[in-house]
Order: sequence, then C-alpha cells, then structure tokens
Amino acid sequence: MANEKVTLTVLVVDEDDSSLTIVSNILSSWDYKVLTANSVDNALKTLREYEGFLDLVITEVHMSGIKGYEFQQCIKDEFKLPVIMMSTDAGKKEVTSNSEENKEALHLLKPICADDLKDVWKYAMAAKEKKPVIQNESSSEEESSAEKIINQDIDSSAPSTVTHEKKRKRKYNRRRSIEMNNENHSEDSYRVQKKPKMVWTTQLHNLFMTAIKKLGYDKAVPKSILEVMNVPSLTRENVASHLQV
DNA sequence: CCCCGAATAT
DNA sequence: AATATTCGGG
Repeated sequence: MANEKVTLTVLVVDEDDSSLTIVSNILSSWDYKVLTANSVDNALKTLREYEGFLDLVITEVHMSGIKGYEFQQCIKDEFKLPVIMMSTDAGKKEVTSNSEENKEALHLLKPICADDLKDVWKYAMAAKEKKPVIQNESSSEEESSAEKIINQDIDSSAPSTVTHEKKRKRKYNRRRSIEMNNENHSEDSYRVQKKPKMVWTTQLHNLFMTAIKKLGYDKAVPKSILEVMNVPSLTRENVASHLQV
C-alpha cells in the first residue's frame, strides 16, 4: 500500500570535519537524508536515537577510542546496517582480511569524490527488506507465494578508479528472511525485476538523470544510459520505456 | 542482426 | 499512471 518516495538516510562518521562536510554535501545533493557524527560516541548516540530509521552508515576506519572494525562489527550486529568504510589507506591488511561478512563493506579511498558515492544506494537498498510486488498472471487463485523476496546482486566496482568492465548479467537470488526476534519496521523502497514490474525509485531516477546529463541530450540513447547507470538487472527496455516518460 | 523511438498493450 | 511489449525503420 505504501509505496512512495524513498529517502535513504545515511549516517556519516568521521573525525575530520572537512571530510564529513564533503561527503555530507554530496549525499545531500542527491536527496539522501544525511546525519553526521564526528566521533564514535556521537555516532552511537545517533545510531540509537534513529534506530530503525537509518539505511546506511559510512565511517572512517581510524577513529579514536575504538578499532575501526570493532565499530563496524558493532554497527552491523546491533543495528543490522550496511557499513561503508573510508580511509586514506584502503587495501591494507585488516581492511580486506578481517571480514567474514564483509561482503557489504565497500571501502572508499579518500579523498572521496561524488563518483565514489554514486553507488552507495545499492548497498542501502540491498540491506533493506524488499517489498515485492507480485502480480498473478493466471486466473487460478490457488497460489502459494511464500517467497517473494527478490534480491538484486550487488555489483561492486573497484574503489575510486573507473574500471570499464563489460558486464551484462541478470541474476536473481532468493533470500529467506531469517529474522525472528527483531522488531522490524520502516520499509519502502525496493527495486525488483523478476516477474513484477520494476519500480523507478528516486535514486534510480537520479542515476538515470545523471547518466543522461553525462552523455548529453543527443547521445542519450538507452544503451549508453544503461551502461552509464550500470545497474545490474536493469534492461535496455526498462530504460527505453522510462525514457519515453 | 542490433538497436532506436514510437506506438500500443497491460 | 507507470511499465512492458511490440512494431517499423535505419
């Protein structure tokens, strides 16, 4: 019933104020709701205060008072949020090693630029519960629709360097929700593409717009747009159709 | 055959 | 109304 505009909320944590401001500004300009914290303490405060409201955390690795990864673990464990790390020395030892479920931990190299952040919404989205829109095609009502969680896989590109990989793939994963003892609320956005119609979220639309701008009006054809957007599971037809509107 | 934009269908 | 699918042409 309630499927409307989505605003992703991001908590940015860094002890360096200028960095905080930069990231914050970039994200804000894309309709993200941005909260900031300049210390672990403040971050935790905000985390608790906005519990259930946040979608993503972006944090500097080196924070005083705690080891970066404990912090990350803590956030993931307690708040079940995707965490993206930032630092000036990505690729260092623990960064990549100390991660069991670090699948969602993108690591960004400072200085952060807009390009680095353009994909973060995917992480937030992936972590959110997807609300599938199932539509039945046939008239038989005997339907057992238990699993309708459609999940798009996340395509992580190399940090801060543009790699042009040609990849066009379509892949769906089904994932069972394994939550039983957690109060869970707040949900809205999702993007699906299995059976149901896809949904153009505002983030998706932003990406779309950005792509067109980057290409120029005359060069903005579906194929190019699709490539620039680089969203897995998005088809050329999707883009073409959207282009008409 | 690939891909576009427009038209049309759901 | 928003997306998908089909159509005609380059």
